[in-house]
Amino acid sequence: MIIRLEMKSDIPIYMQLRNEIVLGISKGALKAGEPLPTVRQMAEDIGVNTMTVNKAYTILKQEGFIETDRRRGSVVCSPSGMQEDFLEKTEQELTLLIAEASLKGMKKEAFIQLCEKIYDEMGKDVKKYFGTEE
Amino acid sequence: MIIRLEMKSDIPIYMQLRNEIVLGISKGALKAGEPLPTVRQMAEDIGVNTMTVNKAYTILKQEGFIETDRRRGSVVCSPSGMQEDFLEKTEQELTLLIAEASLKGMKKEAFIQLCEKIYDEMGKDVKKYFGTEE
DNA sequence: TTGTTTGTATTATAATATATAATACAAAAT
DNA sequence: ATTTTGTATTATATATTATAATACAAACAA
Repeated sequence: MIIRLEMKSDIPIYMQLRNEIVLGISKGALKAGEPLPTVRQMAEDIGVNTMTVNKAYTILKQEGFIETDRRRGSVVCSPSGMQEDFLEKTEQELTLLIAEASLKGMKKEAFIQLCEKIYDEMGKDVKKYFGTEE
Repeated sequence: MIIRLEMKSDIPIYMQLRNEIVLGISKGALKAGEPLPTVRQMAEDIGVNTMTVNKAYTILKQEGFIETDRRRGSVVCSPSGMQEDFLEKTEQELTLLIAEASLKGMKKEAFIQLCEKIYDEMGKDVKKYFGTEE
């Protein structure tokens, strides 16, 4: 799986890594039950410290995207429903995003069309994660 | 205008303030041409340093949401189209948000319904900003 | 058993980001 | 002249981020 990191970004590396893995799962690069690279391997691959990787993995675990299997390392979690606090966070971030977009003149229809495009491109891959397809 | 700040948040104060002002404009609490509180007044109101407020104002200026009028201080900008880099940023953040939501089982229809709800609640207020209404 | 690999914890260090404090300045108003 | 505006400067303190070098227990493989 390819991890793109922007060292000059104002987003911390551990958060960029966390985001890339979430996107990786959604793109089907990582399926449920599949192991992630070990913290040491990942650290070596992307050229950062092991604790930086561990921080990303810890967040992903806390969010329910991965879990640690002592035998196999870190593996992608089976799908689970959305927790209340996660929904709240999503709604809050979406509200800010829509505020920005609408102030810049983006109409509701255009925004929804963009959402649909993103959802559709993701669709077939997310199905792999859920085991609905293939 | 009411500014809600969470001192324990991992989001820096200046960014929270920037977000609150964007939301404030979208809610119609601030209309185009209307002046914001001065950096000193705002700093006193919310109990932070003037430079922290200045940092938020600087970002908003850079994003084209406000502009500085030497006579009247900082005023809300007239609407302007979306720049390419801003659209890219929006699309990227939206992609991450949709990835998270879809992995948590949120279907496209539910997500779009949420977008519509947020847009509709914002709608009448954003019109004030654009001068389409009232 | 003996090694190895796993995530995790610890300790120390450095660099950067964030926030405050106390001033100061130029520009434009009254 | 004086005030008010955003902005700049300097110094300081704290928090966050990232690295380095180890160490540990748990679970595996030999």
